[in-house]
Amino acid sequence: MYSNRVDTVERLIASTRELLWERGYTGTSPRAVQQRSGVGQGSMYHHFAGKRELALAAITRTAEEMRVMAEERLSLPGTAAETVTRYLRREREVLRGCPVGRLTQDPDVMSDPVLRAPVEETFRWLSERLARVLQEGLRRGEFDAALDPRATADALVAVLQGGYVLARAADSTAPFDRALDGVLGLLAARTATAPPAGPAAARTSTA
Amino acid sequence: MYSNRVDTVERLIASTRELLWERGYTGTSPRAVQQRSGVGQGSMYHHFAGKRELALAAITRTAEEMRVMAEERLSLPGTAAETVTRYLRREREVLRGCPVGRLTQDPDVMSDPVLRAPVEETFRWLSERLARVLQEGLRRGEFDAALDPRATADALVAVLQGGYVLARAADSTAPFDRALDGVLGLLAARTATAPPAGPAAARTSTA
DNA sequence: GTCTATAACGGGATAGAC
DNA sequence: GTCTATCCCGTTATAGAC
Repeated sequence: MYSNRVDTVERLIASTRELLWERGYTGTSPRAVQQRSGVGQGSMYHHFAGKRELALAAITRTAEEMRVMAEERLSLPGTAAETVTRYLRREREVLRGCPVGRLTQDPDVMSDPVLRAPVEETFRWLSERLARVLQEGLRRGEFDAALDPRATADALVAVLQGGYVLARAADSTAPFDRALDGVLGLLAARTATAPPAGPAAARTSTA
Repeated sequence: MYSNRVDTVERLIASTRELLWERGYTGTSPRAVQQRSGVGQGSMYHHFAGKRELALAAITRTAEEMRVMAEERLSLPGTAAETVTRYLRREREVLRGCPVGRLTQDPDVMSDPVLRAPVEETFRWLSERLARVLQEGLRRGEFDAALDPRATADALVAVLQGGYVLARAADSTAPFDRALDGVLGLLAARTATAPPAGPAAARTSTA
């Protein structure tokens, strides 16, 4: 049956994605993929030329899913600050880290233009997408006009990726959550709707 | 001679540190360490029980150095914003990533309490150290009183770690630099000495 | 399509000679 | 202290039978 073939291929891809996420490219062996998927050796090599092709399918799929999930949150109505907050605070398996960002640490992935491409594209897309959200907010007067949408977008993506690192180092989601609180707190101080009651504002009003 | 023994051990540690940085724990073999260091097999196993002990020495050394380098920047005089900026913008080999943060992605390191400890401690120390710098700034009235030192400190560390990820994904230091510009821009808007000329301030002054 | 056999090679170490 | 030999196992396939 045709569906059996699809199932086999899908199981291989799913297992490879998991292993790539957990152990990276170097730490993932074809044998481990076979065992986790329950697909035999001959079958695996029938459907995929080898480890590289398997990884390519897995990485491509993971990158696609990531973009879909991000776009779902980023295209909802709301102010830019709300949209950005909704995206950053979405459900995440923090201690597992980011399945795309993880690949960044794999020299064998990054040195291969084909394997690398989906990783590069994912972050480029996300950075630009967030910058557009901020740019729109800026246009609607939601932020202090001095805010740099591109730099701020990159800072937000970086906090996310770095938050995973801190969480894994501490074996706790706490630093991840605090890091998000941190940037979002800083961002809130630049929104027009929630002016900070700081020394700057105080001095200005009493001038 | 005694110095020969020290040299051999030092060369092994140095090579292991490089390989751990480039390829991670899983991707680093004792054989590769021997080749890079020019130390023979028997010699290596005479000085270190195995891969794990070698890695422990390397990781410990890297963590120590990292703290020393951070403290050098963080203990210099200046406002909190200046100090934080000095630390974030110090010379870095951005595309190589962070040698400590990298280990966070290695399941064999993170699942071993002994190997993991230096990683955990380094980030805990850095986070607390930066929080203290911000706290001091706050006490001196350099920031809007609503700023959360701990959350902001974690956000700063996260931007650094995430900046490396973005840089490696893009194979360019540009996103790293932009991410730093981004957070520092946000932070600057909360300093008392450089009030933002945004809508919030404008509305307050014309009220 | 899937299975088993085989193979060249590297990983990670131990043993004992020198 | 350092060297070479040896070992067992996993990696990453390929070959050919079924």
